[in-house]
Parts: sequence; structure tokens; C-alpha cells
Amino acid sequence: MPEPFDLADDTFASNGDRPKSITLKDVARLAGLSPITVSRALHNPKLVKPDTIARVKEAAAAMGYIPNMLAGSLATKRSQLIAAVVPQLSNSMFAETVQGLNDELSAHGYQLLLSVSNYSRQKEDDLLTAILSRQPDGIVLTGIHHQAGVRKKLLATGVPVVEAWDLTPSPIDIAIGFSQERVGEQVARHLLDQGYRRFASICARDERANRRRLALEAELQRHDIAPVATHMATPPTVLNLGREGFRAILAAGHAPEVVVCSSDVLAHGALIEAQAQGIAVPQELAIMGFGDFDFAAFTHPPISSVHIDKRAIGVQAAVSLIAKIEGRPLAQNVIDVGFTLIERGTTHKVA
Amino acid sequence: MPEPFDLADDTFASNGDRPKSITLKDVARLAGLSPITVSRALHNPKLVKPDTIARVKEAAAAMGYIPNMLAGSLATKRSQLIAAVVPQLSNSMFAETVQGLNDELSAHGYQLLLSVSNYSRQKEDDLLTAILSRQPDGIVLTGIHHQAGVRKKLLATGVPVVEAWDLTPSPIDIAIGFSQERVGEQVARHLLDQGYRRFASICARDERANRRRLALEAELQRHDIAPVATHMATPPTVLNLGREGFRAILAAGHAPEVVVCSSDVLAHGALIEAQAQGIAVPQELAIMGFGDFDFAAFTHPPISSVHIDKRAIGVQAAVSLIAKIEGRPLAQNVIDVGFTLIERGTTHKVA
DNA sequence: CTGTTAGCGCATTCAG
DNA sequence: CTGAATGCGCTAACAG
Repeated sequence: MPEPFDLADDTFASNGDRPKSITLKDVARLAGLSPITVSRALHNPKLVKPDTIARVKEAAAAMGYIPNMLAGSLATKRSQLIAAVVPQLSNSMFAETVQGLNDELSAHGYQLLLSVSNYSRQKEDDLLTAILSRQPDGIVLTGIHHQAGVRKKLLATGVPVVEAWDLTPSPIDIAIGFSQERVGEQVARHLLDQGYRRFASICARDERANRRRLALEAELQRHDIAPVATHMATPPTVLNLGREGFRAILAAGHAPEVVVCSSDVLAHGALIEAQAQGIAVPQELAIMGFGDFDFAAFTHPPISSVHIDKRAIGVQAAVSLIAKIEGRPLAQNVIDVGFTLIERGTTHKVA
Repeated sequence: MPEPFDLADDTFASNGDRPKSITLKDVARLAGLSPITVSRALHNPKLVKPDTIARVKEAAAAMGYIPNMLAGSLATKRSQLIAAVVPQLSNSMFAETVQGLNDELSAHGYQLLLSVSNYSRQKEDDLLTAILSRQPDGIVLTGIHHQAGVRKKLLATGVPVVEAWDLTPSPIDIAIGFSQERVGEQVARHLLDQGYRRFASICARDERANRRRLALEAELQRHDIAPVATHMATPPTVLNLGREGFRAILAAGHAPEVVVCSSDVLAHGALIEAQAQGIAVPQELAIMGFGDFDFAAFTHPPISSVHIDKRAIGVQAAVSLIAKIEGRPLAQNVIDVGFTLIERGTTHKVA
């Protein structure tokens, strides 16, 4: 532990008295060169003689020089900044996407400006204004539905934009995700194939989750089946909402054969509630999750789910954005990362 | 869905051809004023006549003016940016802290630059260099142990710094967290009081988790008790590591009365594994978690844990940073957010 | 390979 | 209350 009890003095106060930063010019002086040469030595070494590069590096190190990227970005019009807006961070699938995004960005020298919209389009819009003022080189948004005017505002700036976690034929710029509708439809077909007929759902009040639910119901309709019960849960999607949701469904007198949940977290809650009530899963009740969270394969029984490569969405967003920023053409501006139904212990063949 | 199929044209390409941004000067011209007056009307309305403010706002709106904060920050030396470095985002307690931090910052007009260190001090150090070049107004680090030189580097810049999730008498600037040692000690005492004697632990390879474990063992020592088994797990701390860990402990022939886990996620895994093996919890095996995650209270049985106000750490970090940035003195630069043992269904009085 | 000149967009002086 | 001059720190463009 270095310098113990240096508190009194070190409590260097309000940032008026910040040490005057040492600049390129200072380094240049010490190295006996012009500022621009120092700049080049640091960022464009090919243009500088090895000797001088060494001299520069030495001087910079000696002075503890830290470049001022604000100034650099202002001059180059490249900020090396990517902004992302997610609906939520804790208890969400987005944390993984953000981590993937960040990892890939970091590997390419970009940094991440992160904002949380709390599922509010208005908030997203407001955040976007603040974000744009930082001149990001790229932006990642969640979803394809935004406040009126967002599309135009974004197009006006010309920043590359990724809309993640959904698909559309007409993205603002780039869309990376999967079809919510196809998920709902496929889940319905799969469960119908297994012989289930009495469906219930526990669904988060989330635009995408709801579209999956509606697509599932539409597919059921086509087979002349209507869901017996639907329980909506307000995010954040915590485990207890799954327990409560299933309890509510039972309390209303419904006896579903299968409960389809908009998230594995809810499915897990339903599973625990069922077990607590002595209902055998999957014999008496089947449960379907979504997202294929880390824990889904390891609960007891493991939860059948829809696998989404959450991390890949983030990584792919970074890759696409960087490609576009660096002027490389994209093969496609709508990327379907797909999904996979995963049959595990909470569902089984009935018919 | 606005403007369907406008893809072909809208695929505005690589950012060379970004629309030349409209500046303060442009707005000024349209409003028939000087740039500085426009600037004041926007950021310092008190210095400007109401009429002209209106005129400015109108002109700005008409042109869709978006201020360039890079330029603004360069001039003012205030970036309104707070940088945070966390070891990990997905499957971690830090997501909640980051969300709290972000919410509070956002409410005060600050934005968050987020980086992930992957539990590497070297990476943290590297990130810090990149971060400092953005001239953040404040920095949040996780933990109190950093690469050599980090402390000095930070002090040299004079940026306010919060070290979160731990405590120390000599923080770089501000520390906000709780004592890992006291957690370990208290958990040991509590379980000893309940009559447990044969302890095992499943512990993440994480500096803080390990210090809690060591403190627990030290307290056991004082009662002449040595743990029967310790299983270390490499982050990310996913549920399956808890299952595997407990399985490994059993496989090694140990028969602990209680398993202390460094995270509720691991505890949950241990719980599921125990149940899968027909071991009754808490009758035959007690399990202690850490973190009081959302799900802990709702598993079956609910998991005894140590509650940490994860979100508060982030909020408090923001509050302290902002206070310092704005020149308000801090009452204290070491803030203990404490912790609370929560007795639930996975432990019970034996003696 | 290195230097000079100019300007990125805005806000801080200081004047009126 | 409004404006003119100057500079934040860096790099693009053009020399040499």
C-alpha cells in the first residue's frame, strides 16, 4: 500500500487547480522537434525516421505525456467513439451484447459511450441528442422502433447506425438481429408438434417480447387454438416475476399444459413456482423460455429455450460499424443472426 | 414503418461524405447575431435578453443545430464525461452498479464511458491511458488494487477518482464500498453460531472474493476449525460453476455441513446440484451465497446471502464525483456502504 | 523525412 | 446585454 495517510494533502480539490496538462508542444520542445513531427511519430510512425521516433517516445515518456483526444478528434473529425443505447443493463440480455460490443471495439481502438433508455423511446431520443454532440463514429441502438424524427436526425448526421436485436427491411442504416415473429411462430409450431394444446404465456412488457407473443398466438390461431391465459410482467425481468406470473395464472383457474415465457428468467421463476407447488415439470406442466441464458442448461430440469447469440449481436455490430467507418463496403446491411430452438428438460413429447 | 425500401439511396456510405456539420456560426448568421451570443443563449441564458434567446432557439431548431461537444470541452476543459472500468459486465454484480452510476450521471447531464478489464490489472492500466486522453471529469475504478504506476498517473492528472466495491484507508482519491474482510469474518461467525463446523467453499478467482474467503478461514482458525474443502472457479461466474464446484467437492470425498459461495450464482448452482443428487437443503447441507441477487429470495428454498447494495455503490460514486467536480467538499472520502447478512432457507440453526 | 501555416468549433477574456 | 479577439491542443494540407 503506497503512501498511507496522504489523504489530507492529496485531497486535491475541485478541478480548477488541475495540473496544467503537458502538450504535444512541450514534448516537441524537449525532443527538439516540431509538434507535428511528434504527432506523426506517435500516430503515423511510417512517416518518421526511426531515430526521431525513439527520441519522441523517450521525451513523451519522460514527461508522462497523455494526448488530448478531444483536440485530436476535433481536428480529424474522427472520435474513435461508439455510442450504444440499451433499454436496460441489469437483469437483461443486453449486458452480454454490450460486453461483446465493447470487447470488439476495444480490440480495434474504439471506446464505448453507454446509455440506458429504460425502455423509453423519448429517453432514447433525448440521449441521442447528447450522444450526437460527442461526434461518435458510430451508434448502436436497440430495436427498430424509435421516436418520430430519430431516423431523420440520424440520417442527417451521416453517422453509421446499427439497430440491434431486431430485423427490418428498411433499417436506418444497418440492422443486426433476428425475426421476433419467426421466433414466436416456430415456438408455437414446435410445441404444437409435441402435442401441447393449452397454452399460457408470461410476457415482459417489452415491444419485442410482445411481438414474439403475438406471433405465437397468430400461429396458434391458424390451428384454431387460443391461449388460455396471458400474464404481462413489467421489466426489469427478475425471477420473482416468473413465480408471480405463474401463480397468477393458476389463481385465475387456468390449467395450461405449457407456459411460454419471454425470458429464461421468467421461465426459471415459473419452474421454481411449479416445483414449490408440487407440479411435476415436464410431466404435468411444460415450460418454454427464451434467450438461452447461462443458467438455462443447468437448472433441474434444464429449461427448454430459444438460443440467441447475444454476444454475437454486439460483436457483429462492432464489426459492421468499424467496416463502415473505415470505408469498407458492407456485404449486407441487414444481418440475421438467427436463433435455435433448444429442447431440454422442461418440455417433452406428449402426443 | 416510415419510408420503406429507401435502402438503395440511403445507404449513405463511408463517412468521408458526411454532411458538413452546421455550427454555431451558421446559427448565428441565420439569427443575425454573433456566434458568442448564440453560445450564451444556449448555455448561459441569464446573460441574454429573452427575445434574442427565442430568436436563437428558433434558428437553432430550424437548422437542426447540434453542438459539437468536442470543441466545447476543449475550450472549457470540462468534458461532462465520467469513465468507468469494471472487471466484467455479463453475469456480474457490476451491471447493477453501472446502471446506478449511469442513472445518476444521466440525471446530472453527464455521460458514461464504459470499459471492461476482464479482471486484468494490465488491461485496466491500458484502458486508463485511453480514458485519460478523453479528459474525463471523473473516473470510477473497481477495487483498490491496481497496476504499479496507476496511482501516480491518476494523481498527476488531478481527475477525481472513485475506487468502488472495496475500502482502504488510503484511496487514490475516494473509496466507496465495504470491507471484504468483515464480510468473511461475519459469515464465519454467523455460521459458527448456528452450529456448523465442517465448512467448504466455492470461490471465484477474484481478488475480492478471495479476500472474503481468507477472512472467513482466519475466523474459523480462531475457533480451531479448518475448512474441509475449497473449490476455486474462474470467472465469469455462471451457475454451472456452482454445480461443478459442489460436485468436485463431493467427488473428493468431502462431506461439508455448509458450503460458502462467493456469489449467489454459485450458491444457486450448488443448491441445484444438491437437489439433483437428493441432498436435502438445508437439513443435510447448508448453503451460503453472496450478493443477494434478485433471484436469491425466490429460489426454492431461498438462498441465505450477504446483501450488498450494488446499485447504491454506483449512485454514490456518481454523487461523490459530481460533488467534487462542482467544487463541493466531500464529507468523507471513504464511504462504507456496509452489508447485511440475510438468513433464508438454505441455512438453519443446527445447534 | 520534417516543418509552416491554418483551422477544427467553441468559450473565455476583455470591450463596448 | 452584445461583440471581437484569442486560444484550447491537435492535425490536414502543403511546402521544402
